[in-house]
Amino acid sequence: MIRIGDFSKLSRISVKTLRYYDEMGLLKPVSVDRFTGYRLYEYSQLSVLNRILALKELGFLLEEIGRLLDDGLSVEQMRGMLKLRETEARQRVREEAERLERIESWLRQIEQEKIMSKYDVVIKKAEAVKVASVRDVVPLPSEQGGLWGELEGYLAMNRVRPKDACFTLYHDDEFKERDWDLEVCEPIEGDLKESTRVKVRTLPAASLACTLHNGSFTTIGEAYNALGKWITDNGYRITGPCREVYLKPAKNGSQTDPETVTEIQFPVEKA
Amino acid sequence: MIRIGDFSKLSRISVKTLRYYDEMGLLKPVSVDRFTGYRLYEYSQLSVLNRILALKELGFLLEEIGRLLDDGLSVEQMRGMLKLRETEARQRVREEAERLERIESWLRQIEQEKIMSKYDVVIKKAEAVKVASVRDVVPLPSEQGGLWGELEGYLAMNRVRPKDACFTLYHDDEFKERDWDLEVCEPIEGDLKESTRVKVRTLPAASLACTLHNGSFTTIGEAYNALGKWITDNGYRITGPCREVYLKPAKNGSQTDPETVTEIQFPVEKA
DNA sequence: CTTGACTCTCCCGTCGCTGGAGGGTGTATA
DNA sequence: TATACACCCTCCAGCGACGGGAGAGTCAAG
Repeated sequence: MIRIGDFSKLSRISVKTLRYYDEMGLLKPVSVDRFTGYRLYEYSQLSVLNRILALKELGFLLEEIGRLLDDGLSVEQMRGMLKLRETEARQRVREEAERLERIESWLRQIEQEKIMSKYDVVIKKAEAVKVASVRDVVPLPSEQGGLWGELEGYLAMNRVRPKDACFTLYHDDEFKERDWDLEVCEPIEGDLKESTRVKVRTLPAASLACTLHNGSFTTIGEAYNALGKWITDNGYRITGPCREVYLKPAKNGSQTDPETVTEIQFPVEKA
Repeated sequence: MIRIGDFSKLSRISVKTLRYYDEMGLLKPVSVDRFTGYRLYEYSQLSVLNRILALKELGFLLEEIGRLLDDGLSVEQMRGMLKLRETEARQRVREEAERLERIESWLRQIEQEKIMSKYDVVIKKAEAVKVASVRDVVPLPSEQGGLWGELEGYLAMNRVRPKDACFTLYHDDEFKERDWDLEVCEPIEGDLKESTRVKVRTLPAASLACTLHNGSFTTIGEAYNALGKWITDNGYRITGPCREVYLKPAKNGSQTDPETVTEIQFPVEKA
């Protein structure tokens, strides 16, 4: 029988931690002095502690370890739990590797351009959205006003109020001089019947690489460039049409309103 | 100017989080209604929030992000901070990969042997230790009693009291039938002059792969086997002589005392 | 009898939030 | 105009695995 300080020295685990494990029911001292409250351990408990530490390194929570130690666990159960930990560990390795990749990308960016980019890119998980939309080919993006007119008119007529920021989907894979295939969208809830021009569809859930552009549309190309660079630089792949979300729409459809805020989103997945 | 709920929808960041960022001084709303306490944001603050999120993904603490946003930070300073994050991220990738390796090793172990090993292996960082020791070649490990006699006698004579568990260093690289080169050690503090037989030296700090053996020395080979297997299986390399630490020494040097607890430690590094 | 090492319990802080209680505010509808 | 109901506020607690420190009791040696 040894006191907590000696047990701590032998196991190289702090007294604080040992008391905490006692409290959690993970490793109770074999006896506690009734009068002084002193904890008394057996040498053989060092093995139990070692098992606790080993399980902890595998990523188990202390609470799980407590249950593992109590239940006489079968090899099969143990295998199952380990399999679970395995997937989790793989996940975390991926996450940390991605973080590292992002840091290196930032470093490369400031090395090359000697200035911090205006455009910060963030990955966001988006749920599926149901939208009403009008799709058509127009000479230039700046000429999508007519499509918006059609869509808004139809929605107003059907007493459907949009519930979120509206956006345009760009369906062309490559840059075009003229004739852009685009689709103006308003997120909606509830039901809405389609017309020949206005369709209702649901965009699938996706991971989106996002960046924000402030001000006039004349310079929005820079945002696209920065975002495109980021996507390849961080090892992602574009998996669908780009969304241009009008967080703060321009006043009366102006192309140069300096107050507009637009978010550009590309659906992506890890390459 | 928009209220927190709309700002939350546009940014896809929860209201709770926005309030927390306000409290932390990370992202203060441009104005707060004097009477209702309602927070009012500007659309342009979405960009600030995006920068916060981007920095968070690089692994910065919120407090650091706050300082980064306040200070007009130079590109050089930013480069320095990123370099720091980079090393940290590399470290964490390594750690998670090691965890994964350990899990897979456990899985292999239970697949092969259909039973959970008695021997749990843990890596512990050990500081340098100053020891008094006697080194010699003896026919068999069980015959090291004489060396202990010499060492203890000398220590008692010099009024030096050992401060930690004593141990034996095994200097042979390979298994030997006879004639083992070993060194019995007692950790000491303070000064002690050497004799022809008793030396004083300091073992360097190291990472140790450790496992515990309970009971008789006749079966301690199993512990060595399990530990050796673990070390190669987890991608470590042995970097020094093995230590056999007598956490609970046998009564009167018995080789079969079932109460003894012995820790086997190999200095290792990642291969 | 003191000194100093050891032990106890209890409470607070970590980090980045989330959840809930309890109460005020703003607007659309009946 | 009354009333829903959504929205907003502040304050407090909790997570996980401890570490730090206060304040008080315990134990062995000199």
